[in-house]
Amino acid sequence: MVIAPRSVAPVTPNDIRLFTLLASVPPGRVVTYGQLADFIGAPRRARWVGQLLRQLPKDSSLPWHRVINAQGKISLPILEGGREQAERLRAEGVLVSADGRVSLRLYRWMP
DNA sequence: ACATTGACGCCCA
DNA sequence: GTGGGCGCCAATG
Repeated sequence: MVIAPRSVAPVTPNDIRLFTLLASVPPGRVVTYGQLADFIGAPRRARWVGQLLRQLPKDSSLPWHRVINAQGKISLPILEGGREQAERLRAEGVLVSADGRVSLRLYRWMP
């Protein structure tokens, strides 16, 4: 499995845990930033998860597009990849509304 | 060193 | 449903 390294800063054990967990999210399912943080034992650190995903290399093999916010919406700005995220999700059969909303009830993945 | 900025989330009004 | 306040914290200016 290819773990996308942080471009500059050192990769911490928590980084590895997060990437490993994210890599296990199956196609057609989504998880929230908060979920990822909680499951690796870093509650209330959803923001840190987003910050980590933000610096993933563009060619990362990690399913970054399966991460949405607790509101069930795509957080990534349209011009910064939000469009691509919606496309990737739809390609996996996930229904994404025009405003980037996804049904957590239908697609949320639980480890 | 200090201030601001986010791929966030929970709580409350 | 919406909006404000706070916690969180690495990156950035």
